[in-house]
Amino acid sequence: MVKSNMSQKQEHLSKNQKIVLDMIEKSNQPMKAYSILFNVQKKGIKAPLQVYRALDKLVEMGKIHKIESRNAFIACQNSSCQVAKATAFSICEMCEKVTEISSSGLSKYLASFKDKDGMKYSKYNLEFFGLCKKCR
Amino acid sequence: MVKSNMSQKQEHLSKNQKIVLDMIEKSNQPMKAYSILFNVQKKGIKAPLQVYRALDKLVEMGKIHKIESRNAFIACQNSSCQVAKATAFSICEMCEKVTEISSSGLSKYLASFKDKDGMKYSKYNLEFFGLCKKCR
DNA sequence: TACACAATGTTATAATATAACAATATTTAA
DNA sequence: TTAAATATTGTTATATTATAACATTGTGTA
Ligand SMILES: [Zn+2]
Ligand SMILES: [Zn+2]
Ligand SMILES: [Zn+2]
Ligand SMILES: [Zn+2]
Repeated sequence: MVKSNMSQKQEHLSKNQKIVLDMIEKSNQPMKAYSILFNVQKKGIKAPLQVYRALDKLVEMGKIHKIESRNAFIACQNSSCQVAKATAFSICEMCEKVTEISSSGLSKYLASFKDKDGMKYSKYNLEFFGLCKKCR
Repeated sequence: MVKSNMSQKQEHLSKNQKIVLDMIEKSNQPMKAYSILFNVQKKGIKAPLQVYRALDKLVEMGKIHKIESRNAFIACQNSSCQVAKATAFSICEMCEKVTEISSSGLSKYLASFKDKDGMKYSKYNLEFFGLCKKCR
């Protein structure tokens, strides 16, 4: 098997994982699972479960993130996100554009935030809602 | 119609809205829509749509919040939440206990946070994940 | 009363996600 | 190398979450 021409980013991805990730990366915006399914059927993926299994692994790896309020998946826009554990997004309520926020100030604040029991959390998901530049 | 013995909190709630809110408040933990439905059938609610319509209104009013990562609904634990626009929760990944976070420091930080375009957001949802006191 | 509007009731269906089981491929280690 | 362990795939069926569409009833107000 030839490995040399595979990009480093996808080195440990299986066939279906690559197909699904490629599709999501091409879209630049969040994609829903069944929309992914529809769009990769020409590549041989036939069933929802094949998509969902790939999505699960890609989320685990931090290659994609789930936008929980939209039930949709977006490629990680932040090359430093090795693990899907601490994510922040802005979501335009008009056009649904989603942008991953990469702010060390924000991530430091949230990682050091203590609740009233003194508990800290290294894992979180934050979704901001508003209007994007274009829609304002 | 007697209004005097209704709590102020539920003054403008319709019949189904009251039934659904009472159920969620009794549970103290997030409830899923179909679990609510099952539990309120003795009160005359028969169809999913009756539950979802009540949930929509209650979320709008800020009486309950949706825990997006769990597709579940929890009563507002923070009497000051008049509108469902800026919420934060901690979620135990072991026992699924959810607590609404009410920290003026956190809410001030998030409300004043500016993304790289200088955009501020008054509406957000933050979900922290970890282990609760009991599960640690 | 008459009108507008909110809420309800009901059936059907859409959209999202997982269970269960069999087969194949890949990695690990004796 | 070979066998076991692990990961991935394929497939069908089904579970779970949520909304569409339409008719009816209740409520507030002019
Ligand atoms: Zn990321
Ligand atoms: Zn926009
Ligand atoms: Zn609240
Ligand atoms: Zn716990």
